[in-house]
Amino acid sequence: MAVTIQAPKGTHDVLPAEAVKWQYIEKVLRGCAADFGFREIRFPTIEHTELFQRGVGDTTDVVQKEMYTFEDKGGRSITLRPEGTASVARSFIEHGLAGGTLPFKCFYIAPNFRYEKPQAGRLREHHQFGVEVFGSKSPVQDAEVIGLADTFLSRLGIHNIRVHINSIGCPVCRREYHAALKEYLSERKDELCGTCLSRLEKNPMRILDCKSDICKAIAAGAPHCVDYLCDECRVHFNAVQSYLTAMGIDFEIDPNIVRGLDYYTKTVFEFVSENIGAQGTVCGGGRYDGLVRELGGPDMPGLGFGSGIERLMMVMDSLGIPFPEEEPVKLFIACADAAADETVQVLVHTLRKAGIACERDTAARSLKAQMKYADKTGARYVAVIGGNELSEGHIELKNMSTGDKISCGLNADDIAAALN
RNA sequence: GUGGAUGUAGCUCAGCUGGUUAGAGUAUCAGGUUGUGGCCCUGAGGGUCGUCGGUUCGAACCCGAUCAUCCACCCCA
Repeated sequence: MAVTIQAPKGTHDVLPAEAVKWQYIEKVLRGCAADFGFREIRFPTIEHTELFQRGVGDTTDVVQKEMYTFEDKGGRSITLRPEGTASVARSFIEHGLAGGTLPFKCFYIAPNFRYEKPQAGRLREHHQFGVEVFGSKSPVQDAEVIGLADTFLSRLGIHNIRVHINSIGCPVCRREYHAALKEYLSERKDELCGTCLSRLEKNPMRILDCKSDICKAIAAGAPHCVDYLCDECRVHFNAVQSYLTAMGIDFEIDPNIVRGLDYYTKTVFEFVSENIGAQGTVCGGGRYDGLVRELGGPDMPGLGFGSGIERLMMVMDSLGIPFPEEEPVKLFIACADAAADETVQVLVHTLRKAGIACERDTAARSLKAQMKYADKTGARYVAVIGGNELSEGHIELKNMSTGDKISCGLNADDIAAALN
């Protein structure tokens, strides 16, 4: 038992009973994306390591300590995708989509890999529904993307979610803000916790997100990025808020949202649930106007979000949101006599070719056991075929929920007709 | 990477202060009239008590190490 092989730490199997739920969620997500004019994009699971170093940012935790990186047999440094945005941006540039119809709007459902220490809502392989837009710098697009997130959550029945938004400005206004923030924090250097002390030089904005009580208190009095926005960023952020208000989306401005990926500019947002433990962010994203250029493409504004499907599932389960029932087989044909075996096999095969879902016993079990199996799998009808049916040339289709029986000829056409 | 909790049948768990062949419920399979499910009854299979080592006459129970899982920090979806 101890020598059996388990799934690697932080990964999970999705068994058939659970897979049905995944299919449902994916269907809702796809439908929602389509309604907003987003088309699916697929991209490789592996990328050149450099893509994430340049795209996500060399100093981020994700790149510094969480990537599954290895050298392939050709000596190239390859990385298992830790997030989707960089891949989409790469693909957008590589295929010259900037020369096509803009804005380019796409979505994906794909696994991401990060070498994390697992806990509730945090895995080493997790699946993300992501959405990206290139080619619009208008605040309407921000509102549309946030509106898309709001819509799919609502369609999934997830309503008690808090929407936090913030603006972290553009490189111009952020420089000013950083200076002000550093000045404020430097005066309180002695009180900061160890990790925050090291963040002071590298990325002072992260201190605003520290969980330590002392740092929280210090952060509470810190200058806010929103107060340092340049005119352009301020107008943009105000417009986003107006749109959201007009759309009836409840949000709160949270000056402490600091996303951990370097590419974000201007609008950033998080959808947070309080039902699933410490890792409550169910959807997070923002604008990244500099990313495409950073990756060697044209000047091209962009924005998007990622949403963890495992976390969505956790929220839905914690709220007791029901999932649609699995569609069972239409007919189970039981075999009561070895002499009928081949007839049963020909029948199920013919019916399946005609598009009728049906099953038979393949474990040589008793009639009673076959009935139990049909019952447990939820088969709508059961037909028993034995010596009597073979000689009389007709069978009975038993409705398993009512017990009623329909009589029909012992052939696929009659059965198909009777089942309609 | 740091900290805390937990590891007994497929699943949920019991196992009194260490004492002989480790239990229950559930699930699985088979029977309960010879060809008909859901309820009920009977029976069967299934565990080297995470692993290794130590203490002891004797350990699932005590000690140590290790591995795994879970939760929190960090970070993020």
